[in-house]
Amino acid sequence: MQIGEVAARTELSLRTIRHYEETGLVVPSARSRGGFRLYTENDVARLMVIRRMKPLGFTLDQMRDLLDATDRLDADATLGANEREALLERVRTYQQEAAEQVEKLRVQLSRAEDFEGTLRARLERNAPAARA
Amino acid sequence: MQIGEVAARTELSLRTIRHYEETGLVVPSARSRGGFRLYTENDVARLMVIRRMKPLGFTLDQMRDLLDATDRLDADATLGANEREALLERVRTYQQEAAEQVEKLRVQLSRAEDFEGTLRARLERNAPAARA
DNA sequence: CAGCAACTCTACCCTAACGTTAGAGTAGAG
DNA sequence: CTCTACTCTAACGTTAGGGTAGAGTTGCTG
Repeated sequence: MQIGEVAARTELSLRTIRHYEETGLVVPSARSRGGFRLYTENDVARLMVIRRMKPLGFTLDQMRDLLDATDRLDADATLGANEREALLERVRTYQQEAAEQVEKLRVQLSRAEDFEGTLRARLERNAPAARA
Repeated sequence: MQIGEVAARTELSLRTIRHYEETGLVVPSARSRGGFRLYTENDVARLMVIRRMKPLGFTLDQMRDLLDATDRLDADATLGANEREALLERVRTYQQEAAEQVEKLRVQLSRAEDFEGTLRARLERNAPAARA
């Protein structure tokens, strides 16, 4: 399918999808004779995975690296044991970083809640009818 | 106090603090004869407020705008009633945006937790004997 | 077939919020 | 005065795209 439909289905912008190709994150499986990008269901699935990863704050490079590792683990058949272990180690590293990111998000959320509460308190204190 | 101590206390980088001056967000109250930035406790407090605002995803311009509004509300004495109401309205708008952003952060956190769990599950499933 | 609307292409410049040097000056203890 | 730690300005780099221009492509319709 063409890029427009992909954008609609993934809720990503055309620019974003093209950018993901520029950085090698999701390269369309084919091009039309005229040069239009053509995506498969598989490509779309990959974009969806990326969309779910975005909140974790990984860079595009890191996502590419991680996707590459899991892809190769899934195409497991011909992998040597130590190659497999190396890939798993990479995934482990990302898993740990993800856990750290989750912690950061928790801190951020509590700071944000705190700030929102402060603002609300100020508004209540300064409310037109209830000036103390 | 000098910028280094401010950085230590706020956990912001020197560059960030200088950047906040460049954009007029927090201008140091004084400079030494030699040109070093000198910050007061008040300046530090302002930086702390900003740090809490950061997760809310406001731009520096918006933060400056909001801080400006609350500052003027705090120096309340000479404010006309409609000017005061206009300022409060501005704060109200930001408070609503903050509340929305808090919601988004909650969603992001739960997605992040979810993804981290998925990665962990994969590792456990693929673990040779390395699982402790 | 030509015409047309809708879609897509590449190329390039722009942005926010800093990071990262480089090279030079300042503070203040000894 | 010297030394070390700290700080200064200036300016280019980065990330993840946004926006625009000008040109080409697709597929339908008459």
